[in-house]
Amino acid sequence: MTAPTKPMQSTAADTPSAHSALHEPVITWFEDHARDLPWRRPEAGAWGVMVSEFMLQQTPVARVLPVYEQWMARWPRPADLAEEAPGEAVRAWGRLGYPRRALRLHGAALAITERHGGDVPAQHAQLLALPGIGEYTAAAVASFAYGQRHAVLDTNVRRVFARAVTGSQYPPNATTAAERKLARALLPEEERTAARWAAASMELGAVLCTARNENCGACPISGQCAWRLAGKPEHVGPPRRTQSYAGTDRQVRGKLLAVLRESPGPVPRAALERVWDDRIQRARALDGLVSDGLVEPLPGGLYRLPTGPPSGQKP
DNA sequence: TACTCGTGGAG
DNA sequence: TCTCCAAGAGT
Repeated sequence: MTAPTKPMQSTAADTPSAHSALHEPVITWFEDHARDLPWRRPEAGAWGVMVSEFMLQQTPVARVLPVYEQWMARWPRPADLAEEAPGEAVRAWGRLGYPRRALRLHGAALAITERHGGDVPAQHAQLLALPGIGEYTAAAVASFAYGQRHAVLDTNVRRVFARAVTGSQYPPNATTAAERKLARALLPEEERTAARWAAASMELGAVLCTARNENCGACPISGQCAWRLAGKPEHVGPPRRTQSYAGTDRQVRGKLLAVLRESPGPVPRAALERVWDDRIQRARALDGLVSDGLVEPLPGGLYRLPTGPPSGQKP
C-alpha cells in the first residue's frame, strides 16, 4: 500500500549510482584530450589493439610507438606473425624490454591462427587462455577492440581510484580484491559507456593524475576527489617496491640477448662471454634464456635466437 | 603472496 | 648522479 513516492536515494558506496558522478566529466575530458595513438584508430583492429597491449605491459608509450608501427607493417594479421620463427619476433621486439612478451605474442598469434581461424577472439575467457594475456589484457582487448563491458584495472586506473575514491596517494603494491570490487562497482551499466569509461579513466591516470604529479588544476573531477578533499595526505603503509637493476641477472640477460638480436646468424660463445665478466652469473643468465625459449643452443658452442616450435605456450 | 623478468627517460 | 617508474604476466 505504501508505494514509494520519491525516487530511491542510493548512498551505498559500492553501488554504481553512488559514483556515477565521475563518469560524465571523465568521459567528456577524454573526448577533448585523448591522445591520437595508432592503436586507437579504427584501422588498427583487434590485432592492433592486442599488439599494443602486449608492448605496453611495463613499457612507456613513447618507446612503443615506433616498434608498433614496424610490427604492424610487417605482420598485419596474426597469421603473418604465426608463420615466422619466434626468434624474428624477439628480434623485432628490439629494446622494449621483457622479451618474453615477444615470445608470448608469437605464441598467441599461433594459437589464434590454429584455434580461432586467424581472428583475435572477442570472448574474455578465450583471450585469457592465450599466452601472455592476463586479467588486465583480456579485459583491455575485449573493451577497447570489441566495445564490451569489463573492468579494466591497470596501474593508471588503480591510481585514479585510489585518489579519487579511496582517498590515498597510491594504490596498494599488489592489486587487491577490494580494488577489483570497486572497479566493478564503478563500471557504468551501459556497454558503450562502460567501454568509454575504461579508456577515459585509464587516460586520466596516464596523462594527468600521474605517479609523480597530480595536476589537480586540470582534472575534471578534482572537486570530488577524496584524496584532494582530505588535503592530499602522504602515502602511508609499506614502502612502494623499488626494483634494482644494476648487477642483476636481468641486466646480464639483456646484454646477452642484445648480442643475439644484433647478429643475423648464430654467434659463438666467446661473443657472449665478452659482455659479462662474472662466469657464474653469465652461465646462469644464459641457462635462463635457453629455458625460457629465448635462446637456442647449437652444437659447437653456437647460440642463436629461436627458430623452432615456440616453447612455453599453452597447447 | 612475493618475486622475477628489460630498458631508458624524466625529475 | 641517482631514484623512480612505465597499459603486467607467470610462477
